Amino acid sequence: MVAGPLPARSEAGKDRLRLWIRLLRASRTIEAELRERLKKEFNTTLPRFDVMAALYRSPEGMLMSDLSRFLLVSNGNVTGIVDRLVSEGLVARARRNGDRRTSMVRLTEEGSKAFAVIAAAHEGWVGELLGTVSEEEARRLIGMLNSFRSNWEGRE
Amino acid sequence: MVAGPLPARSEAGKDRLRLWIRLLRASRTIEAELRERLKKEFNTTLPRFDVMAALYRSPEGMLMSDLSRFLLVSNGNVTGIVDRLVSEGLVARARRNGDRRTSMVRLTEEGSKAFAVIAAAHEGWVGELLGTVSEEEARRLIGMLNSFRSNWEGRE
DNA sequence: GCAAATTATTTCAAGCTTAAAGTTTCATAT
DNA sequence: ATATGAAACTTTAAGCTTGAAATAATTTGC
Repeated sequence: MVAGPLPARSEAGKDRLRLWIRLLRASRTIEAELRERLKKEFNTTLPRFDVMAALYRSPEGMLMSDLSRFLLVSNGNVTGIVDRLVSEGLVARARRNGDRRTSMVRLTEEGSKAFAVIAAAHEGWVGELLGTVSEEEARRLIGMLNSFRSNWEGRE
Repeated sequence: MVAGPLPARSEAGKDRLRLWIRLLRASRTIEAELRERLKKEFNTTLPRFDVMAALYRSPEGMLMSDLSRFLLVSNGNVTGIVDRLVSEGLVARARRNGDRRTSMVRLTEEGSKAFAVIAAAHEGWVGELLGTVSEEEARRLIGMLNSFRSNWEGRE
């Protein structure tokens, strides 16, 4: 590792730090608002919503480890959230014939119906909360964040 | 409220939803990495770091409510984090002469020194993690996120 | 002056989160 | 067949988080 021109590196570093702080504040602001509305309107939480959203996209079900990987949270975490969703009748665990360590987690009929309603409201809220972002800006930001992601993946 | 052209609104809504999902995933990915490094390298946490960063910028100290507002978290939350920082000797509460409901929270000498070290590492990490974002992109993103923020503020 | 409303903070219960340790099941190599 | 190790998941302990209720101090309106 050879040291680059230090002042330049530091300037770029400061810009990236500023970017990170803005990014974090924007997502926390939006997240807080969504969390509050999910609670008030549907008496549910963002983590529950996230799990249901993942399952909604996979009618055949997902393994706990799939959920954990997809949602970027620890596996122990998913256990608790799914437990609660199961006890509310929105999600079901189905033991598998082959590998008895695993179980397929999927939305129940009730869970699927409930999610469809919440998701529609959620999409409206996000549209409203990001309303100040023009469509063109939105697409450009998506492009940047996508390229960030693809550059990031395959690390560690 | 007059309904706009529905398909167009829906398209914009989908783009904004996609943007929100990308934004959330990007910040969660970075956040997870920073959390892990703070733990491994300095045996601390992101919330503690955030509180210390806020206090570092205000040597005269901050009220609990200032911290809570600035960090976008509930006031009950800040109480616990500050309690732990106090018990670690990094932060001190100073009762005020005038208003006895409040206390000025500030970094101790030790806390200030500790923070300076951690912050330097943190800035380096962020520079590394966002290394794939060019300086120009970084500045453009900052601009967009700033305009989002200023449009957002003064709501509720 | 004093009751009522407001403000600053803490406490509490429930839930989310992680990392680490534990359990059960499966796969592989003797 | 049987140990050894890996994989999938759960449990646990500690800490973070929220919203609501409680406490205490200040300010406001009569």
